[in-house]
Amino acid sequence: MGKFLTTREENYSQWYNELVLKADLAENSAVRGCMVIKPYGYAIWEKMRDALDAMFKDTGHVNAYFPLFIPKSFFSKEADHVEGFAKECAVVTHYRLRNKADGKGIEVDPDAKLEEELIVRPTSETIIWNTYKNWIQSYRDLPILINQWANVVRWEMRTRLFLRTAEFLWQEGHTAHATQQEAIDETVQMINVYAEFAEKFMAMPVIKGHKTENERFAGALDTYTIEAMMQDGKALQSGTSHFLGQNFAKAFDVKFTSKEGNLEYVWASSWGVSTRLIGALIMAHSDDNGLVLPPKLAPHQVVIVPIYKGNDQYDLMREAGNKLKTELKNAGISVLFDDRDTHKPGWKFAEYELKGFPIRLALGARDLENGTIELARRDTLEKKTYPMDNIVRVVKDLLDEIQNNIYQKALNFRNQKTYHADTWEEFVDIIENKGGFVYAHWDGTNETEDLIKEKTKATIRCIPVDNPIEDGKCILSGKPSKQRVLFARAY
RNA sequence: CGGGGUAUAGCGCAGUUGGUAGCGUGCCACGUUCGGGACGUGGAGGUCGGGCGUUCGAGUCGCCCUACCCCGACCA
Repeated sequence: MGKFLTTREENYSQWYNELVLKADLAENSAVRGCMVIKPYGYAIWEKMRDALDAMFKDTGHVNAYFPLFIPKSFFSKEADHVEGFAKECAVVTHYRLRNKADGKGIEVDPDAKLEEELIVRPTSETIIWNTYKNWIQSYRDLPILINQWANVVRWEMRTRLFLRTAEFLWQEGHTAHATQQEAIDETVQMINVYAEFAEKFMAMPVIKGHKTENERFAGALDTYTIEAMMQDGKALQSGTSHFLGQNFAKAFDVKFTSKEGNLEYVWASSWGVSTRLIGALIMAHSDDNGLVLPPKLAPHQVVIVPIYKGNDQYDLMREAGNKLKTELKNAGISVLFDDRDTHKPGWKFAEYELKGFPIRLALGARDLENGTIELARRDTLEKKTYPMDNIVRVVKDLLDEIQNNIYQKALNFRNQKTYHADTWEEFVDIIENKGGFVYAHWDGTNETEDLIKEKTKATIRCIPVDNPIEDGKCILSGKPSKQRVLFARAY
């Protein structure tokens, strides 16, 4: 087998960068920090989007769309929120260009200065709550359960394809409720939806938990997160759900009359996942031969590659291949039949392996004679010949098996790289030398958290939900602690 | 924004003391091939990132830009 990729062991981060490019998922664009998502990468996003969208609808949400631009003044209304995003906002200041006086190119027309500058949304809480103000008068107007699929811009200093780009695609849910409990329930419900999506569709185990005050969303009272472990042992925050309390309602003066006739502020939640999930998907499962995609998110679950000599055989294979494709399709399996005569079978084998197609079927003259077909599964790279008459059943079962297998593999990996540390020396040794997740006691202060980060680059990924209560001492300060929190270096 | 690096064919790179640009791969044509990225023959493809300077002559030397990459501070 030819070697096209840097191996994970050689240089994990280079492996990732090369894989994204070579698997044709995305590339850097002419715009600093912004990526072009190529058709194959976008197809994965569409699968994610469709699955998530269905889950949102099932939990009573509807889609809507709010503007890309946000008046600057909206941003100053919620203090923590401003502070969190101010440093990475793109700002529109003018609305017109003109030809330069010397005729060489164009320039911003200084006469076309906007009266109020516009922020390109880094997230939409402000514009949405400004809008909700007009929609909400009574408890009868609640709850509002809206999601939007959109792009957002955060002017990052250092970017990496999918993991951190200046512009990215995501969904953001914004809900309004009459009671605190309802808003909290919503927040919890949505982090559960994300966890279920990660585990069932992405085949990626995640740890659900609360963010610490330091890591919390700007403007939230409580942030829930799902944290996944990548194959280099680092954590990747894969989705967040925020209980916003009445912060935005107060900032935008959104009140409603309750059943009892009292005027009250509305309770809020917001929650989102982004194209970063594609980065997570890649780093959770792929290997040194290329992508490994879970069948539930692979743009095509099966590829059929015909093998033939001469036109007569080509015609036979096309006929047989199309028939097989139809049978698989009728069984609900997504299939690509690559009958291009412009590429050799060997080339196609390598290509689809690199692109992570879960199952490859190779159909040749020998098979037609014997009534067989060769099947190769991507996750284990095993090849086996099956009788043709039962192949749809075999493929269907195998797709389920692959989905389970890669989940199990990721889970085993995470378990193997998850540690408990009781002393500072132990903690540092694990973070520095082993990598992975470390459960350790923490005294609950921002100062200690910052100090640990400074010393080890490890951060508190979350305080897991259903965390066992256990008396202990903070690994750094030695102060008493009631529970362990999850530490790791993170993306 | 600091520190380091790179810029030459679509992509990856070489280019010696300064003498007018080459390799691999990919691309096109034809033929032989086709069960793990085939082979042969022929062919196309370059304002050497931009500007100014030194020189008879600059991919090569000097200065100034610009873009990108890597390492830090910030982050989904």
